[in-house]
Amino acid sequence: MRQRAGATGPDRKASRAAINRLSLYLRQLESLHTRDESTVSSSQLGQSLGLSDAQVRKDLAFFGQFGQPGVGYAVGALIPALRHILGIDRTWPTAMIGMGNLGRALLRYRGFRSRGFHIVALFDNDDQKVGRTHSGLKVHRFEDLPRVCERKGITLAILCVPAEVAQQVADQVVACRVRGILNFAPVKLVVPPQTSVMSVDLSVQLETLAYQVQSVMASIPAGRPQGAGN
Amino acid sequence: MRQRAGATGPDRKASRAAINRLSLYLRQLESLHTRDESTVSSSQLGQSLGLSDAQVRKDLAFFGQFGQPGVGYAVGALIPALRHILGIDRTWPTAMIGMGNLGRALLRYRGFRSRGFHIVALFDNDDQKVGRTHSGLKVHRFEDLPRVCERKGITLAILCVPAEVAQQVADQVVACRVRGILNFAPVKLVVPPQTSVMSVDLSVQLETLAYQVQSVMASIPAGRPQGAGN
DNA sequence: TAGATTGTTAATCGATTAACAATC
DNA sequence: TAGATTGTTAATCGATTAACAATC
Repeated sequence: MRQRAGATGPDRKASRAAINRLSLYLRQLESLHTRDESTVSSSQLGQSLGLSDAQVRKDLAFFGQFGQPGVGYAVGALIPALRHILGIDRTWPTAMIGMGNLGRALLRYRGFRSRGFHIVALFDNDDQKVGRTHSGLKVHRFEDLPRVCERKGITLAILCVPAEVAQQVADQVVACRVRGILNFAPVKLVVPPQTSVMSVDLSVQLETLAYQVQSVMASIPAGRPQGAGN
Repeated sequence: MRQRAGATGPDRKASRAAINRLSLYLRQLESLHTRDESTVSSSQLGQSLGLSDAQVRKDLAFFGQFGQPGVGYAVGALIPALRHILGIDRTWPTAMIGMGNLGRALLRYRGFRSRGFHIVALFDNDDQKVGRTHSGLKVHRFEDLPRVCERKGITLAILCVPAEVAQQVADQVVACRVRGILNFAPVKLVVPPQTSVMSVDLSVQLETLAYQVQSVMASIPAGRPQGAGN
C-alpha cells in the first residue's frame, strides 16, 4: 500500500527535515512559476537547492503521486498541493508576544503575512509599551491574553520575550489553547504534546558558524593568505 | 587511538547537529555555574535539554576526556573548554549587511556581543540609510566593503538583505575574505568551501510549524475541544 | 569498599542514496 | 519507438541508543 495524503494523512510520520525541504521545494516552485516554467524534474529541483534527485522524489512521493514518468512534475499543480500539505492554504491568526527590538522587527517582516501567518494581536507586559500602536495594532497587556486569543481565534504565537520568562509565558500561551509556538528565546520550552514548538536560536547558529569557520581555518596551512595571489 | 582536541583538531568531523548541542551544553553549564553547581552528570545535563545521557557523553568525549567516572563533569572546567572548541574564546569582528527592520533589530540583540560577536561595521546600499548612525556605528555604502573589511579585520557577516540580491552580496562578501556568513535571506547561498554559511530561514520554520500543528490537529478526534472539560 | 558515572564499543534506528522496472 | 524520468525497493551511510568494563 502506498501512503497518500488522504483525509486522515499519511501512515508514517514525515521527518522534520523532510518538511523543511518541502517548504524549500515550494519556494523554488513558486520561483519557477513566475518564470513560466510549467514542468520541472526532480534533478532540476534538487540541483537548485543542493539536494539529490532521489531525495526530492522520495520527499514528494511520501505525500502522493505528483510526477509523471518521463516528464517531471507540473509546477502549477504541485504548488497548491504543497501549500495544502504544509497547511498554508489557509490563514493562521497569530499573536506576537514581546514587543522588544526583535518583536517589532518581525512584525514588519513581509514573509509572514504573504504565507498566511497574519499577526492579529500584540502583547507585552511592560507598561511603557502597552497601549502603543505598531503597524495598526494596539499592544495588549499580558492579562488580556486569554480574552484576545479567544476573540481573535489565535492559533499560533511568536515568542520574542527574554529567556527568563519564556517558559512561564509559554505556559500561559498553551493555556489559551494556542497550537503552535515559534520561539526566539534561547530556552528549551516544555509544552504538552498537543502543542508544537519551533525554536530559532540565534546564539546557537552563530556559535556553530564560529566553530565551522575555525575548523576550516585550522585545515588551511597557517599564515598563508587566501586568494589567487593578489 | 582516541580523538582529542589537539593542535590540529579531531580526526573525524563533528556533525552540525553535534555542534549545535555543544552550544546548548555550554549555555546550560553557564546557568549551572551561576547557581554555584560545581559538577554535573551527563544524565542531568541531558535531562535539562531533552537529550539522552549517552548522547551528551558521546558529544563531549568526541573532543576530549572531560569527565570523571563516578563524579561527572566539572562545570568550571568544562565551560572554558567548550568555549575554546566552539571558537568563542575570542572576538569575531562582524559586519551587519542590510539595515532594514531585521538588521536594525539584530544590531541591538544582546546575545551576540556577549558571546564574542562584535558588530563593528554596518552596510546598506540605500542612500537614505547610508551615513546614518545606529548604536554608534555609521552605515557605510556597499562600495566601502573591501576597504572597511580590511581595516577592521572583519571575519563574519550577518546578511539581512532582500532575497533578490543575497547571492550577489554574498559574492562580494566572500571576495573580501570574510570567513563566515549568517544568512537571513530565504535563498541557498553558493559559496566556496573556505567560507561557511549558516542560514536562518524564518519562512521555513514557520511553515514547518504550521505542518506540525495541522498534523497534530488531524490526529485529534474532530470537533472535540481540548482541555479537561471547561 | 560500594555506588555512581564515565568513555567506548556494539546494536539499533532512521535517513539518504543507488538502482531499476514501470511508464509517459 | 527511444529517451527521459518517475515511484519504489534494496543498499548504504550516519547518527543515536544500549550496554558495560574501567575507574573515581
